[in-house]
Amino acid sequence: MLRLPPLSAIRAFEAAARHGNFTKAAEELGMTQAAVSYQVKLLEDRVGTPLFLRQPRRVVLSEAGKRLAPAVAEAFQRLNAAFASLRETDESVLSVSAVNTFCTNWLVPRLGTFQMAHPNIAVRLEASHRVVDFAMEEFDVAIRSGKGDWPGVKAHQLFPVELTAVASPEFMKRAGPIKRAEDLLPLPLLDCTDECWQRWFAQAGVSKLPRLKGPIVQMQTQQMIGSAAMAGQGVALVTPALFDTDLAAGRLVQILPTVVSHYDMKYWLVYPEERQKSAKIKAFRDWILAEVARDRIAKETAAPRLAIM
Amino acid sequence: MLRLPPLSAIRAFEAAARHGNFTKAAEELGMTQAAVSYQVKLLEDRVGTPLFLRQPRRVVLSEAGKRLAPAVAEAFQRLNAAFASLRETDESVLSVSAVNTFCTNWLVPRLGTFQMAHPNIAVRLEASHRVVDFAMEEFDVAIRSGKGDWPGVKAHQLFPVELTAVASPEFMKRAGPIKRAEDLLPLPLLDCTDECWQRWFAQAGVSKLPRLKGPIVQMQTQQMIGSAAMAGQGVALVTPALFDTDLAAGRLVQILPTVVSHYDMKYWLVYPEERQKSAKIKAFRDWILAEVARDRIAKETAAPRLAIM
DNA sequence: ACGATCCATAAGGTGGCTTTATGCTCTTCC
DNA sequence: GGAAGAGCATAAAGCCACCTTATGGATCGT
Repeated sequence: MLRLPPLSAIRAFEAAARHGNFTKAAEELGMTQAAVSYQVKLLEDRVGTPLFLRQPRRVVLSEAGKRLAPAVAEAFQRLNAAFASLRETDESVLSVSAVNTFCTNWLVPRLGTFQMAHPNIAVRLEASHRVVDFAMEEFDVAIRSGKGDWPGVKAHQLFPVELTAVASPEFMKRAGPIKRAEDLLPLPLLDCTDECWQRWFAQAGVSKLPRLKGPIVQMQTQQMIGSAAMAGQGVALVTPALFDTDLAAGRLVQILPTVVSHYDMKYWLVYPEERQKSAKIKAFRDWILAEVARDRIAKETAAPRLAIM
Repeated sequence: MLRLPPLSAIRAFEAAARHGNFTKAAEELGMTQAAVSYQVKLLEDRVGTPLFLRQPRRVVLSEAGKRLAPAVAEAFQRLNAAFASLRETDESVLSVSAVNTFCTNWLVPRLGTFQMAHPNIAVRLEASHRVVDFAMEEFDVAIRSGKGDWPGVKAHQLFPVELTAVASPEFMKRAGPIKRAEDLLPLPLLDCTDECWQRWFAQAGVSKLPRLKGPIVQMQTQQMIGSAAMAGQGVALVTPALFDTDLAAGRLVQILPTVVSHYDMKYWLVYPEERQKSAKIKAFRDWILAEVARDRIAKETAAPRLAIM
């Protein structure tokens, strides 16, 4: 393939041809008239034929220039259109990756208000338990839990990953009155394979470790654990923020006020640093941070609904 | 109009998208893989969205990239086509400006051999008495007379502007025998307003100035003067090289061997310096110089046909 | 005649682009 | 399972292409 002349020269020619005036072209391109003159001459040298006739106080396209100009203009229009359309459609769909529980229990119920505020942004939501790499997969933003120290991404803290014991009201009735943390020890503790329960009991002032009950289904997500609790299968340790609707609706009750934070982990909204200026990302960020703030205020004003009291 | 991203970045993206491989793209563009990587990232920053997904050992277009690539490729093809076609049609027609006499009497009769040698080059010939400015008018080459010291143009000397006295055979018969230059003095000297005749007579050893005959038609071109001479209206001072066919055919005869050069003027083939590499110009230059050389050899071998002898 | 307009050109500086060099990841091969 | 290879990212450094500034020339309008 024959090599194209320098593109900057072609661009200068295109603007100059359109205006029939080097000075105007220079203005449009944000450079000086001398630069346009230089570039046009460069192009003329490259193609080996004059593209403009230098007439007194004006330039007019030569025959060669007349042949070239429309095609070049068309090519640039094509580029312009392509990038404009990219910008457009690009801003019209927001791709979100979130951990399963957060997705189902927190995000989805609230997304309606985002859609109301930004009717022209479609949201593509993908629940995934793995940490997505923005360079490998196409996501605009993600909700991750962790310490917020990921390189290359901007991270906004949403709320801490804290855990508290919950169960269904029916289960509570069957279990009988529970006044202290110790009372939970004999009950079926869901998914007690990890040390969360131990940390929760420690926080509640119970030094004795809960017994690990025989074979227990190990559940990957809080989603599953919460479902099991709601089905009355036992006591679960979940993040209250993620089950606030269930708590509010009475499908789950918080058994004791004790809340333990899961190490120092928090939930974060993250997105690539270099995309901070993206309109849709800004919109989503502003919306989700406002939602989180609203939640926090609601929680602080309302007393926690405890099962015992 | 929204400004386009840097064109070099777009070009790098186009090549990378086509190859699906930065390294290959770099080869095609004659740069390093690092440069392509840099440019692609630059473009991604500009459009605000990744265009490639960096997968192990390869890159694949993102959704945005997939949308962008075809349009960009099309635009570049358009440019390529435009410049290719320009090159093509540009080399297919040669525009020549020549002084009237040279054009009619020398160039046109010989152009046939040029056409034979270069059947794919069309010649557009324009006779003009003014000196064309290549920057103002569209000519590829020109034949000028002068000293060859024009700035910005390459000039090849063709032959000197020399003048000798000619007349038609019929006129010679009527005028009676002419043995010396002085014998011409009483005869009608065509277009004797300028000093050429004086210089010719001086060269011929005649110090006496020719009388200026009353009102005389002032003719702009040797063409006209020659025609007048052929019509038997008098004695003309013309460049023999430009009337060689008339001389050979006997329509004109050279009266005396005396030839005077018109100052130091020569006929030149000229064209813009920056267009030396143009194929059609090279073709024409080579052809015309060969023709001139052929003429010179022919003249040197053949004795001049003089009227007196 | 004078100013205004527009382009060409020379000189000079700088920042964008490239190269070089290195590291990383994943694959392949032995 | 280790070593080599392929491919991209990134940092550092250098250079040249491009732009700007400044000036001149040509023409037009008043």
